[in-house]
Amino acid sequence: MDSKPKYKTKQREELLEYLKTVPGKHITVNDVYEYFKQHGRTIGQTTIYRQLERMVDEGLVNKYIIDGNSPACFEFIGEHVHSKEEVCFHCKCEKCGRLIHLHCEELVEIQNHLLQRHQFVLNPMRTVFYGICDACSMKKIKITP
Amino acid sequence: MDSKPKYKTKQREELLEYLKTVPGKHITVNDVYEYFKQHGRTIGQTTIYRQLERMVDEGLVNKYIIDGNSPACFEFIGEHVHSKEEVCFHCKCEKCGRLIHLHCEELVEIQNHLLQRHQFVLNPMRTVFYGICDACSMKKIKITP
DNA sequence: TTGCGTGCAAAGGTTTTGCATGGCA
DNA sequence: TGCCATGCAAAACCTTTGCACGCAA
Repeated sequence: MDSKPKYKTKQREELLEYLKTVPGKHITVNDVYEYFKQHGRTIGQTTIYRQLERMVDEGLVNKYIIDGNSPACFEFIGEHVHSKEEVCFHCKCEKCGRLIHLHCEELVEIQNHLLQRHQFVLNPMRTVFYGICDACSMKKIKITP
Repeated sequence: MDSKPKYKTKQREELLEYLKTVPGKHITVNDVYEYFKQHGRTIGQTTIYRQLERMVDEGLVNKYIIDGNSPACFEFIGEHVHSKEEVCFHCKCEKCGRLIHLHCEELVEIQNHLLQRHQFVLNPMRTVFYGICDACSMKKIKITP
């Protein structure tokens, strides 16, 4: 998937170390930047962008694009989710931003359908279902400010 | 959904007239802008943004956000069908970047499944399936450059 | 006449790029 | 030593906003 040699830099190590403390949590480039800034360590924004993008290619990190105007969200996956059986789907609520993890057998049928009918190999790690979660649906019924 | 009075301006009429010639097709704000420019008629980009956004509210136009960095896509729906089934799904190839449009009835089942089993209201406009398209899958078998 | 619509310019914010420097192997 | 990685500044990019003018009702 990649032919470039990979260096093990201090910035990358520190970034990974931080990411491991927030697995499954959504963070932006700015979140990372501010975190290190407030801990007396400055890492250039450009570096964060490039490293995170590299980790996405490596499958260590998921990248979610919530909205065209808001910054992209990154999520450290961790080592445990690398088996096919443990693959989970994500639902992201457009209202409250809540991320829902689905370990649903039935949703695996989507992969099969896309593959057999449309010759498309779905990547569940990268795919996010956007919509409105149950909590926000009920809120909407009550009050509309 | 909206209480403001609606004016029938020349720009809006011309924009609608153009949109009617490309129903179901994906166009960007810049596409519209360039189209009128090349036809000797200039409509301000701001106006196009505002009118298209208004038409989204009115249900005349769909707005798709494929990728955070690429411009938003707009799609004229037309008067004839306002049913939810007309909304199309998108598959984005991670290799070649190709965008595939799916008007697939079976995929609508995903919406029903998510709603009934997970109380999640799927928004097909924002949801993009990421993966590898058929062309790139075959390329991968042949050569890996 | 009223006030929404228009469009230019400028700002806003996120991401990318150029380039010189620094650091890993 | 040879590259890759870094990081600053600046550019690129899409989109929104401010404001004066125009135009529909």
